[in-house]
Amino acid sequence: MLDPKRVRNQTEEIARRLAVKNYKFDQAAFEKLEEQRRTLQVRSETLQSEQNKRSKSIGKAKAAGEDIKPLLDEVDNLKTQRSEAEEQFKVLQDELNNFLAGIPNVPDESVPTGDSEEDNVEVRHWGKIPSYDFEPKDHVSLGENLGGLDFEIATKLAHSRFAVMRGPLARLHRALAQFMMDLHTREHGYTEAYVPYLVNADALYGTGQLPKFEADLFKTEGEKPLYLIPTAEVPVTNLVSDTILDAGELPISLVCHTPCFRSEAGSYGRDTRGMIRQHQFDKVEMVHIVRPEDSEATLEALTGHAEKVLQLLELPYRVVQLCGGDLGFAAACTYDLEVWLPGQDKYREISSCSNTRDFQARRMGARWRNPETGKPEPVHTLNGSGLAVGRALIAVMENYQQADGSITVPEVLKPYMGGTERIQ
RNA sequence: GGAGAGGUGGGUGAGUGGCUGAAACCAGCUCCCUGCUAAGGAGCCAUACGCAUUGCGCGUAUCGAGGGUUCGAAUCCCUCCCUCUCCGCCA
Repeated sequence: MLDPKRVRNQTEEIARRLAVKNYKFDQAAFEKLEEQRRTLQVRSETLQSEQNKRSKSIGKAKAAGEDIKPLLDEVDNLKTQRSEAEEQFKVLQDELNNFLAGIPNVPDESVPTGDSEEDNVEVRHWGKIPSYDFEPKDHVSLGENLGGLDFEIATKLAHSRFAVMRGPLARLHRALAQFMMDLHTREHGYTEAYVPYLVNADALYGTGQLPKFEADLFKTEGEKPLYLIPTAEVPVTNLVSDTILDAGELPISLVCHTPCFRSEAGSYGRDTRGMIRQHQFDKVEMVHIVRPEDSEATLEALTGHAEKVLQLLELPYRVVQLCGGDLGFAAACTYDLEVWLPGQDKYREISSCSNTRDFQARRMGARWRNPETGKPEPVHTLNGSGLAVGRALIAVMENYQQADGSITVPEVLKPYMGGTERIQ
């Protein structure tokens, strides 16, 4: 949610920057709503104030033994007017709230313009794209060959876009997650978190998935529906919802390994082969709750932490800054990490690190008491994958494949693989 | 799942229809006093929104949530949510 005051006072500026995100801000509609709101609010509050005064005087008159009948009639009249004005005000406020809640976050000035992935800007790259003296296979072929990676059996159990892993590949998958968690907690100063995999609508509203993107989520049946988390960002960031934090509690840095569930509505036909795009995948997620002045530096650090995973795994990657059109609803600035996949002969997203600034904080009521002002102010929240575990598995398989179809185990994963050096 | 108790400000905890946005205490902040320490004194100390804005400000809402009764509700009624205790069940 954008700061309503800011939208009011810097309407032009907001509209201009939202345009970078290909969002057309309806300035006229907003100004009209805002003016109506003001009129109705003042009217309804004034009437309420009058009524309160009368009611108080009734108490006094009664105590003094006076006739209160005329006062009662007066109040009765006020009441009718008031409830009418209140009704209108409520309707309008809902309208205005929905309007504001539907506006995406304003992109940073540094965000390049553009419509799609094509317009993202490479910031840096790391590692050397490998060359092979054989035709590199993709992870599906490698998995087929090795056994232990099965999509058909998963379809039997659930649906398409699921996978079953068994044996050393399943272990490699687990090893990756463990390695990442250990790295972030031991070397990068994160606190490990364990959270619910089902969350309520409020939490999803807080991080920005609702109300606009319900179609991307899996929802449970029943009177009080819950949603499967699309990312740990949702429960972990919401840990500070409706909270006023002391300055001394910041920054908060959490890392959490969870499965993630996405309906992938609207992605029919995309990445249908293999594990790239699944309804269920594991991810290690890093979340930061910081003072506003620290968020820019934190985004750089956070991105660096995700990069470190790839570096230690010795996987070539590049960092791109997302253009306006590719930026998520809640993000003001996002770096994607794209790992090199020999099987596809291209870079594919494996991590996304975003600064949402005060956007999520405002929606979820996450604040800190700023010692300089003494007032509660929204914190800044950031999140980034470190990394998507399923995609990391793919990357390891494809980059560590040998001519015979076997896969050597990356050095840093060996301790997690019980001495296994090679999967064959 | 069964039975009971309870949800009030950062914390403890008063408050059964009007003068209570809320006593008191603790924590915190400011000032005074005191040569250290300890103690003492005065004051401040919820949040959101709106209006006004040179400044003090003024108004509305909020005592788990929603609805109702009433001129008036933290206080009465209804529904829901949550927490705690005991029993049952269970990883």
